[in-house]
Amino acid sequence: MAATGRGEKDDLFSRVSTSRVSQVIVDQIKVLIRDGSLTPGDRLPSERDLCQRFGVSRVTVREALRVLEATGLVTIRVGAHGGAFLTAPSTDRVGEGLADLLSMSVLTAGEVTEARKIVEIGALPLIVERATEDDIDALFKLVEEGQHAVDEGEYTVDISARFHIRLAECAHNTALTMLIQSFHGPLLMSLREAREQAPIMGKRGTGEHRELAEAIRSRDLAAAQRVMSEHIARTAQRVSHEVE
Amino acid sequence: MAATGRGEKDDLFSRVSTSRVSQVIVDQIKVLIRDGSLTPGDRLPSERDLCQRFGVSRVTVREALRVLEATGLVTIRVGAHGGAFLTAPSTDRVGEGLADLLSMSVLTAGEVTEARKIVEIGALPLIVERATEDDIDALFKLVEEGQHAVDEGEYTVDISARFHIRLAECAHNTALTMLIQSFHGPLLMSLREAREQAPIMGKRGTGEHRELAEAIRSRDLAAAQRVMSEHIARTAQRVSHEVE
DNA sequence: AGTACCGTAAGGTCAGACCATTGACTGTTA
DNA sequence: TAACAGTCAATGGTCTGACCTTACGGTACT
Repeated sequence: MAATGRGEKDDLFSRVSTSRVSQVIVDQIKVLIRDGSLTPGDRLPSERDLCQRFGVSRVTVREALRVLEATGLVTIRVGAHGGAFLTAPSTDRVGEGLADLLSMSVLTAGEVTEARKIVEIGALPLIVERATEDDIDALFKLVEEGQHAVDEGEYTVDISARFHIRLAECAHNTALTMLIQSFHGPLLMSLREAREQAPIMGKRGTGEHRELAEAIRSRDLAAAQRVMSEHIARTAQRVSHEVE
Repeated sequence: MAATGRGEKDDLFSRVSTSRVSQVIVDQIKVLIRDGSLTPGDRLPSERDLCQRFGVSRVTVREALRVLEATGLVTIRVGAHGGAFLTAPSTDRVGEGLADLLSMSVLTAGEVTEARKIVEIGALPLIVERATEDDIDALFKLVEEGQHAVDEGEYTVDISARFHIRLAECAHNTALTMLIQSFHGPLLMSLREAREQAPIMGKRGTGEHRELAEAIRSRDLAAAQRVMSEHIARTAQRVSHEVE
């Protein structure tokens, strides 16, 4: 619950957790999720049912559900047999949250790119070490797709993002995949930059993608790091141009 | 009616974006934030006021506000002259959201630690380069606190987390701070491991923290990386013990 | 001057009603 | 029998209007 991070020992004469019944409900449900009583795919009781269990009105329950939904913990379906379903882990919401913060200029695009550079380069040792044959095949397949798109003049950021995400998966570490995925998710999309990313970009980018894939295949960490470094540095440069 | 803000030319066989008036309101307000019509510190009109402007009931407006609040875009104060205020810099919410997703997903503690290692070590070059005198003072202050806590037998993970987060801030990159913050936030807390972390741990950990701070002060990147590497590796080992 | 009180604006909650959506059941028809 | 259509019930989405709680600010009393 929210109290987790509280840190203080302000127990006696407890101040907290007055106000906001809906928040208490949110916290209770979060606990159920954390300790495994509820797992992805499960369905919460209906709103009217929850009202009775918690002894509150439907409005309150609904507000709690809205919060859980905004947090990305549940999705809500209407109709018979609808309800609130625990969502499987999805990084999209987090990405959206990042995009929101970014738009409030808490984050600059340059900062994000810098962070991205650290994570994506830092992941390379694991990738080089753990990439399987299937992984490498998949990478080259994406490179081919990218190449084709470039030839057709249809290269989009989406293609590049798919490559980077697939590359991240080669590290076989879900946490890393999630991180990199949120970097490439709605975030970059919502940033003005790279709106249709000139074909030249795509051409050069695809070339670097290919070099990366080859470096992975030959387990050449140094080469991979060098290419990735340049690759992202170029993005950084572009970003710093377009954002003010 | 709700259709006011629809925006699309969804006339023929329109599919999307029916349902959920509150979501439309959320989106509208987000737009206002994005394009700078609303800036941090501003106050939204009162709920009853928004009802009239949007032509919806208060329930709907409140749900929209709940979502915005959960997203971390506004904070809500009660009482006279209360209301919804655009929040300024609050990376906490996003971090919390990240932690939520992480904690309920298939992530193992080991994976998270591995990712943490990459990010925290990767950030060191920036930290060594950019840390100011104030930063370094703050680090040593935290080390002292930790030392004191160890002496009193009161060392907690919280103290360690504070050091790591402050260290992250030395990179002067908000995105990085956010990432590392979410690693050390409610996530590790809610993960079983390190529940009360034996004093021995604290002692050794504090020592390493001091070494880190000293390495930063003398701008010795290699040393910092070595210490951090060991520091986190030890955590990794402990984690892999305690989680099945 | 300081304190205590009260009014008011705002969010928080409640109760009950109605609409919209959707899947399942049932009955009719070819 | 199989396919279609109509009905029904469960469930989320919204509305109305009322009341409570909180907290700031002003006023009156000491």
